[in-house]
Formats: sequence, C-alpha cells, structure tokens
Amino acid sequence: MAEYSISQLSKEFDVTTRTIRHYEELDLLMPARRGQTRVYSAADRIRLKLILRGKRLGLSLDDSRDIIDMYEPGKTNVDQLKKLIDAIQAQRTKLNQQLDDITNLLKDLNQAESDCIESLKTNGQK
Amino acid sequence: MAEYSISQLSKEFDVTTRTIRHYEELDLLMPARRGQTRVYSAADRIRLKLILRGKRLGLSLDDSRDIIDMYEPGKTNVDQLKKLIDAIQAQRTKLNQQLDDITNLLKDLNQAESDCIESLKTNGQK
DNA sequence: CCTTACCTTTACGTTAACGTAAACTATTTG
DNA sequence: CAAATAGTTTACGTTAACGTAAAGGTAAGG
Repeated sequence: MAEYSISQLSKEFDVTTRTIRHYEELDLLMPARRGQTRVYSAADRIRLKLILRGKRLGLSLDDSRDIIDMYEPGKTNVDQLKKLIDAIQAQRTKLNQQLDDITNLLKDLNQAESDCIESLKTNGQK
Repeated sequence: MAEYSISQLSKEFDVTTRTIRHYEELDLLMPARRGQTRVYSAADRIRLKLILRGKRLGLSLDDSRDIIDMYEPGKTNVDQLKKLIDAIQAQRTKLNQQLDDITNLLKDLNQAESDCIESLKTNGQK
C-alpha cells in the first residue's frame, strides 16, 4: 500500500522529475492523481525500475514499454500471446548476444589492465 | 595485409557508408587514402568491429573511442596508465551491473514465456 | 562515348530522450 | 503573512547518431 511522490522516486533512482514525467508522456507510467498531484504506487515504482534497467541495457523507451507490458498477463488473446512469445525469443537472442559481447569486453579489459600494470613495472622505475 | 573498401565494410557489418564516415568524423577511424579514396586496413576493420560491439552494449561513440584507445599501448606515460587502470575498473563495474541486469531480464522473460504458454493451454482450446 | 558503379565532400534534416525556462498553484514554516 | 518548498502545465532548446540529398570525380565495360 506504499505511495510515492514524484520527487521521492526521483531521488531514489537518481533521475530528474522531468524524466519521470517524460516516461508518462510516452505511456510508460500512469500514476494515480490526488487532485493534480501524481501519486505513485508500488507497482508504478517497479515499472520505473524496469524502465531504468532497460535503459542500462540500451533499450529504447518504446522497447521497454513493450517488454514491460509482456509481464502483465490478462486481457491478451491467443494471437497476441503468440506474438509475445516471438518477441520474447527475439529479446532473448539479443540479450545472449550482449552477454557474449560483455564477456569479450571483460576479457579485453583484463588484458589491457595487465598490459598497463606490466608497463608500469618496466617503465615506471626511472 | 588485407585491405577493404568502405562499401565492403559497410556490407560485412551491415551499416551504411555514411555511418562509417561518421565514425571517422568523430576520430574513431582514420583509414589511409589512395588519392581521395579511403583504404581500410585489418586494424581499421577491427576498430570498427569494436565500435559496433560498444554500440550493442549501449556505449556512446565517445566512450567507445576511449575504451578502444585503451587497447593500444605505446606512447602513454605513467600517469596516463594509472588513469587507464581506473577507467578500466569503472568500465568493469558497469559491465558487471549489465550482466546482472541481463540475467534478471532473462529470468523475467522465461517467466513471461511460461505464463504465455500456460495461458495458451488453458485459454486456447475454445 | 556514355552509362553504371563506386567513390568523394558539403550541408541541412530527423529522432530519441530528455534539459531548461516560464508561469502558475498549493502547502508549510519562521 | 511572507517566503520557501513541492507540485503542475506548456513549450521551446539541445545532443547524439546518423539520414538524406545535392553536386561532383573516376574507372570499367558495352
């Protein structure tokens, strides 16, 4: 039954209120209102969290909305479900590619680092 | 001793020639010239590959340039090397965060998928 | 020699994801 | 009660990463 103000969320996740409102403009968030003022539920907070995770993974906001909507079952018909499964598979492929990229980059970074350290040993003594 | 034309690379990596020239404008690539025409070396090709990997990971082109330059040793002094090690550590932190994000997203996708399939079984029979 | 296929530079256009500022309202606090 | 604090809408501005179009150079082939 938790409630959050826009500035609370903005501080918790280190984004501006403008950013949060922007997500609402794009229909990624739809908080309740008390009068004019936005009131965010626990579910809203989770959605924001998912959006930001998507961002870290380089997803567009549109993509994030689609993915997040996957988690919400209900009112979808059979055709939609089949399309969802396809979309999920596509996402999985992309993520596995990213996993691959990351392990390679980490390997490269390790290599670069030991080169650096090596170079410091040899070179840093003069 | 391999050489590549801009359109060859464009086809191999499925990007436009405009994109490749754009990377040159931002000093991420510096191919040789034969007359006016760009001639890409094997090393240039690798750089392009690394740039595109960075893109898939959501890096900015500026970040990519910095990271790629880490791999090239040589003319760096001790202070630069120390800064490089710091930068490498920062990158590693970010990548580990991404790894975490990805495993979580994959878990979510698996969950969403089995929900879908379940829903198809129950719901798809009428 | 003319068309086709690549290559070039220059320069303005576009999209996503916000930033920033203005102008206003409502509530709390010294 | 005045000022500070937090909220609102509206709307124009900005940056990154190219897209797109114009105008032209060069070399091979029928």
